[in-house]
Amino acid sequence: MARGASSREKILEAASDLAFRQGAAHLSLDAVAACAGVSKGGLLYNFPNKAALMKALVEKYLEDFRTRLEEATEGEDSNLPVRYLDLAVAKLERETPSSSGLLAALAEDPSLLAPVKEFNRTLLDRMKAGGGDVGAILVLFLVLEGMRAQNLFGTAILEPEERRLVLERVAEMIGAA
Amino acid sequence: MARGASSREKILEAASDLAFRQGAAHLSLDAVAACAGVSKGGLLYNFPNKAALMKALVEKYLEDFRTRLEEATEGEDSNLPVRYLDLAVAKLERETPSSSGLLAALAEDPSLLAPVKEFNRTLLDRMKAGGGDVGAILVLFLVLEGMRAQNLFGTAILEPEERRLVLERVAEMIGAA
DNA sequence: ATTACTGTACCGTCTGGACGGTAAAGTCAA
DNA sequence: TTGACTTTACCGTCCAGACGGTACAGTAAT
Repeated sequence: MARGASSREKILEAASDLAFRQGAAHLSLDAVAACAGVSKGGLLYNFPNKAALMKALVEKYLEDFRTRLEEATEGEDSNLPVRYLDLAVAKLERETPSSSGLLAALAEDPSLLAPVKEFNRTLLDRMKAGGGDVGAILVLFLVLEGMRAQNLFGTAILEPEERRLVLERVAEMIGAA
Repeated sequence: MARGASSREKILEAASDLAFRQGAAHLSLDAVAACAGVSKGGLLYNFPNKAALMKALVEKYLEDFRTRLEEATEGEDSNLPVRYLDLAVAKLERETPSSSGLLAALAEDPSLLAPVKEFNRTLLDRMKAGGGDVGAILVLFLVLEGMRAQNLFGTAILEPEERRLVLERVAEMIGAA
């Protein structure tokens, strides 16, 4: 039982890692199994096929985010934008190989990202419902999305001081301290 | 000669198209050739291997952008941020299957996006050199990057009115009319 | 004659996935 | 508590098909 859970984790992690390093198109089950220290049979026991693996990658990403967001807000949606900003920045900070699982999923089948779309829409609606400056909320959302994308693409170009500046500016816009 | 040029175009277009529709991981040379109405031999005549095709996809994307940006600015860098905003929005407007070639390249080999990184950095520096509000320029850049990413990922969620609102806001920040 | 292909045949490798096996842990009646 | 059985969590092998790439003969326009 304990072994099962950790195998799944290791496989998921290995998949994200490999996707980022060698390009999502070359992500093979063999490679994932080897990297995770599991046999191919073991991999396919945990995930019946490649699509299932990719789906799990997306779900894990979303689950992580959702959980931490729920923790940060503790049921209350007050100041959601600020919480979201903090969370997203923190996630960006610790080098994100986790989110490159999304890349693998996208490469495998674009429709696998549908849950991400839904999650984002819901989040945006919750933030808008908070009653703040809608324009600022949209800017916040897109700036963060832009940063995430650059990380994912490996085309991040902002210097630390630029990053600080833009995040400060956005925080200001949504009315954080 | 005329045939050569149009074949290349058709192939590039077909590759982008297929990458977006069936997932970049399943982009095969056979499929691209078929979709472009070219034989596989013909494809390999134009692009000696898959990596070359992907590289050309990236180059074409950048070339397009560069050309149009140069046209819009006519050598002058004054008001570059505004030009960039207009251009990026226009590019977003006409449904972008072209940029999903980037996706295929990324999936094939992440390092193929290095030229994109360089292009972005240069562009950002040029905009900063214009002397405007640096924070606003960074926000502009990232918001646009965010929108592009959402389009690429198929996770675009903004309603037209939200899009208008956020673009207006950004335009205001960089001091456009 | 050259250019820009087409079409076909083929090769070696990789890949997803099916399959049969198995060691260990858990369940349960006697 | 022991033996019989089931379930869980894998391992290792195998294979059909897909893939990237090569080779080469042919063709139609310039």
